[in-house]
Amino acid sequence: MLDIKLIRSNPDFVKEGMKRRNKDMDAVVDEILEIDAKRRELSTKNDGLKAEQNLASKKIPSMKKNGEDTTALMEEMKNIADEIKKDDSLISELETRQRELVLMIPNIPHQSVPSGKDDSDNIEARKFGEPTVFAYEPKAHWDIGSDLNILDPETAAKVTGARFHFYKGLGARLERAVINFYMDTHASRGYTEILPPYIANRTSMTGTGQLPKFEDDMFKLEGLEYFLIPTAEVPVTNMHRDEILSGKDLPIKYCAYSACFRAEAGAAGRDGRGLIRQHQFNKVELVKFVKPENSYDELEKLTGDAEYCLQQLGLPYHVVTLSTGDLGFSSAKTYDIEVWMPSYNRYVEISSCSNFEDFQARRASIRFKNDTKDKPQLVHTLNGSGLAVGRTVAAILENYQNPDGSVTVPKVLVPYMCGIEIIK
RNA sequence: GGAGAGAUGUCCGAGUGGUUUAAGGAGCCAGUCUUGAAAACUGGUGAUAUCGCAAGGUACCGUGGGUUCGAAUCCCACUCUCUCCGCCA
Repeated sequence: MLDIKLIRSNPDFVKEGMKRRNKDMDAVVDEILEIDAKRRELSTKNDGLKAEQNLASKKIPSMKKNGEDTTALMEEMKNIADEIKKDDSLISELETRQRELVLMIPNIPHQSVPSGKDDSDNIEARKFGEPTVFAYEPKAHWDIGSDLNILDPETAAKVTGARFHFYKGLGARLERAVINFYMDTHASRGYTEILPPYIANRTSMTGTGQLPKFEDDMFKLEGLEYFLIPTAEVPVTNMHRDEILSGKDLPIKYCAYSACFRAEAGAAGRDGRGLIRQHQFNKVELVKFVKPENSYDELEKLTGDAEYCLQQLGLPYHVVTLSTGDLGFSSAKTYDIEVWMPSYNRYVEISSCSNFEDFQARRASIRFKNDTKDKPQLVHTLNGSGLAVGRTVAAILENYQNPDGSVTVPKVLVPYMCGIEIIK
């Protein structure tokens, strides 16, 4: 959510920011300004009436004590009370509408974000390793998975439906090994380990920006205002919702493993096979709460922390800076880390690291004070996958496959695989 | 799932329709005293949002409604916490 004061004082800057995202929101901004002016005028008037009412409430008891007649005053106050009630409901209507409109406006891209129309304008920031070269036609991970009998989407389709997987045997162990490797790595590098609830309420989902806009992409629990989380970002960021943190505790850094649930509405047919696009997948998420002046340094560090895991695994990847046309709704700047996927013959997103600046913090009211005497100010929030686990397993199976159909376990994972070095 | 109790400022806690502009205490800040500290004493101090150049106004006693000239207080609904019972990994 953008600051209403920014919209009020610098509407052109907001409009320009939206145009960089290829969105014309001039009409929305103008309507917000109009409603805001009306709302404030009405509110000032109504506050005056309330002041009058409060004064009368103080006078009436002493008048009664002195035996004076209060019926005239009470009659007058009744009218004022009616007017206050009318104004209050009008004001709250305006507030609701204003908030609705403000929530429609995405974050303003940071000036360092390249302008562009879509993902084709993303810019490669750096590259690690080279695409894996095979002397033979490499197999896709879903074929490897079925040949080794470690991935079983067919049974999952029977038990649940499309876009679910059973992992079996060493496949299940590999998934678990990756989770543990990621969590141990981040925990040993300064992140506090979190295991969050997988269900969040509507307020939390709104706080991090999944709602109201993306309700169709979420799984909602029947008859409840509860949602399956699409990412651990939701519960972990909301841990500090409506809190005022102490400046000396910042930056706060969490790493959280969770299963993630996405309805993938509108993705029919895309990435139909394998582990790339599932309704339920595992992910380790990194979340940071930082002071505004550090947030862009922290974004570089967070991206680096996610990259470190891929380096340890020896998987080729590159990092791209998302252009304004590909930037997520709440983000001011995002790096995507993409891992080399031989079956796709291209890099595939395995992490998305974003600085939301104060956009989420304002929605969720997450603030800090350096000193108890200071005015609280909004923190900046960041998060990034560290990393997507299912896609990691897919990348391992494909990049580490051998001509005989077996898969070599990356060295760092061998201890997590109880010493197993090859899956065959 | 059943029964009961509760939610008040940074914390504890009083308050069941109008001298409550939320008592009192703790904490915090300043001062007195002291070689210094503690203690004691004196004074100050809720947090936040919003409107205003300012003075100041308004809102906020779990949340949302309602009654009333006036609600922390009465009514309705909801959420959460605690205790006991039942069930359960």
